[in-house]
Amino acid sequence: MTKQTDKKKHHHGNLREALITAGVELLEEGGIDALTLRKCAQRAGVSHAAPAHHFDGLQGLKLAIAERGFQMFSKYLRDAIDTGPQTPHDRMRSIAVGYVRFGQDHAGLLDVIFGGHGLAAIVNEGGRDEAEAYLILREVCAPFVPEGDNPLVVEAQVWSLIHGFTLLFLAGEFGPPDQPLDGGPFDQIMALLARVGTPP
Amino acid sequence: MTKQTDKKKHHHGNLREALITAGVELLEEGGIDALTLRKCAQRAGVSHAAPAHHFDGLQGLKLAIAERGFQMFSKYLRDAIDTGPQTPHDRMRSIAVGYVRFGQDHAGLLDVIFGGHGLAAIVNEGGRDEAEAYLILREVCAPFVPEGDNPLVVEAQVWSLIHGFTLLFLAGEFGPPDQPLDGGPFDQIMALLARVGTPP
DNA sequence: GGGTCAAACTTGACACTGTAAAGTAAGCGC
DNA sequence: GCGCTTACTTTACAGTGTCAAGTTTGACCC
Repeated sequence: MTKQTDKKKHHHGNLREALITAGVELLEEGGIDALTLRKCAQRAGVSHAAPAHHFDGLQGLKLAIAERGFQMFSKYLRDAIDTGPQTPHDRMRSIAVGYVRFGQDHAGLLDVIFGGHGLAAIVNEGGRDEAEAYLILREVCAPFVPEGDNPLVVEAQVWSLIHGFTLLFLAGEFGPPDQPLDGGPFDQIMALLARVGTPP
Repeated sequence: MTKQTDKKKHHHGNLREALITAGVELLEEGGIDALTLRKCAQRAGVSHAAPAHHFDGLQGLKLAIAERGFQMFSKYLRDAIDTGPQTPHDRMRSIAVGYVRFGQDHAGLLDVIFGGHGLAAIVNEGGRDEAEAYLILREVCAPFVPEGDNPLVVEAQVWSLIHGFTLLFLAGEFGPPDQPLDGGPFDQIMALLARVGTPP
């Protein structure tokens, strides 16, 4: 049994976390293409082959980064909700704002989390942090679930709408991605979001 | 003025199209990571540096592949709409079916089209084929646009919802991505889609 | 304390990638 | 025939992920 309270390891001292942090930094600075095993290693001050002892190759590192990313993502959602007014409708709007804001602030992380082969693999492996984000969604959706209905229905509707809007918005499909949310296409999405789970 | 009707070029005979086709094939066989300039060149029977004379590097090739992908995408949408019943609501459902089907059949292409740095660049450059897909969307949305309203509102709602659902569905967030659409979460999305553009 | 051993890390190598520069060949106008 | 632009090849180089060995380090046990 190791005695130290913090997880200092043999040589470097929790290299694993340092590599993830380096990866997040690279991601923010240069996007998904700048994320490289060797550059992470260099930034953490170790040799290029050191990461192999902590992750299963580049994909393993991306998985770990996605885990960290989900934590940040959950924090964005939670903060947005806690900061705004507490009407069910306002909380719904807040989670959407948090979703888009996270994408604006951390586009590279969003790519790792939701892009390509990322998501499915994460869900099946270390889906704890993603589950937390989903719990926030569930919590916000709950007031809109009709009595006796499966909450999954509203959740799928809300998630799909917000997710799709965020990606298209960030891709510039609805105008410049750095435009303010209020008064833009975001409001139109919220209008539809307000009709979620209501009887026809 | 060149005399040949088909665009046979000097040596290879329209290498450009051959490279794009090779790229699409690689994409279907091995996903986005299998798409490589050198492998495309090899498959087209030319040296690895030949593609540089037709595309601006790998990104240029991806752009051209995305253009081809948008043509296939539009065909999927159009076919789905033409095949099904012609009620406005049915046409709306059909375009969503075509969207998801395209993703199921050509996941790699969807990555190139909508993933990463793809979309924004395409829109700003050779957005002709993407415009065609958007025109189909517009056409299907038209009956749902309230008198005097800006059609962009409904279009943004519909596109966001379908796009988000497709990506999440293909990522396995709503169960196995090869499950039949009828009777699954897809129906729940369609339920919300039916409330598009209606007054509150 | 000293020995044992496994984990953490380094070194070196390999195949593969994109890209640039220089060389070669092929088609076209004249 | 002669130039000359275009299409393509050859060669080279800096990075990349990954594997197979070495080397160091720390922990544990007697």
